[in-house]
Amino acid sequence: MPELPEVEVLCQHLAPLVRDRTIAGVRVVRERVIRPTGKTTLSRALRGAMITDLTRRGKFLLFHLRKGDHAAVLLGHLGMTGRMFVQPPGQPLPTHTAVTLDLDGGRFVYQDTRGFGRFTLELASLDTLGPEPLSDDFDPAAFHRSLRASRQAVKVKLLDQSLVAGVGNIYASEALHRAGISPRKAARRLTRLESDRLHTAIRTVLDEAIRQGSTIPLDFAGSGSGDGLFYYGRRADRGGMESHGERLLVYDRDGEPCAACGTPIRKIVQAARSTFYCPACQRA
DNA sequence: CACCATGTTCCTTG
DNA sequence: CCAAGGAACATGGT
Repeated sequence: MPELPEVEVLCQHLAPLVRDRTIAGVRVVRERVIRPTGKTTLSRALRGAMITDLTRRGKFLLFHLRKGDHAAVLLGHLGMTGRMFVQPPGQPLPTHTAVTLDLDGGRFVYQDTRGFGRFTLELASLDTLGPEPLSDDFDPAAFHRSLRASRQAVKVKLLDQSLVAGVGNIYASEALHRAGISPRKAARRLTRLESDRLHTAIRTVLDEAIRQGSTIPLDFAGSGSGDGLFYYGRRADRGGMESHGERLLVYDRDGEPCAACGTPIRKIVQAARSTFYCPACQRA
């Protein structure tokens, strides 16, 4: 569930549910997700604290806490399979529950099947984060300079969170397709014009995904038949809801015709991750 | 059984 | 210092 748009939609959904709530109890079921913070440290810091706000930075969620005159931040990251939601009272804990917080008004659950996510007081990972793509901090000139300084393929470079925060494997392919740039092109060989197109494309694909996510009723808890929050417009077109069209134009569409030109979408592997692109629209 | 998966980090090799 | 490749983390889907 985890690239910037999904985290943003989750953040907007969750914020009013947790804001101004006091944490009465903390349960750590899966200790590795809170690393390097320990159970005792986490419990002591959280119990009795109030969640004053919930914000997002890249793919991270920031739980802003206050206990008396003490302020703190708890960092959440969903990894590959993390989910967060507030349960109605009396519900059983889902399998792979990693951490729960007893709030006045419901139980907050962080569930993570594979356990690659984080729920920790360690904030070091924020230090190396690049600019927020949807903010003014995402500067076209600086973006181009960073690309020029890299010998990596542009698709691989886009996954570098210090270049720009929040782009993951899916939206990297989508942005390059929208910009008409080959994923194999060396980052340093992008012209300023291409760099600007990519800059705009990143914003557009992320913004559209957030828009989609915000208008579609999502099953955050994953209860019943729903899949919870995930990538819009593909695997989502199944079961109950539909009609929100083909949001993803290349990702996971190996062999299918490109929506723009009809050429079959190709799948390659770069840095051990799948990349999807249209060999005609995105020439080397 | 084999291979794939939205992420990050560490290690080795060049 | 940089880049590439692989492995690790752990679990489930196809």
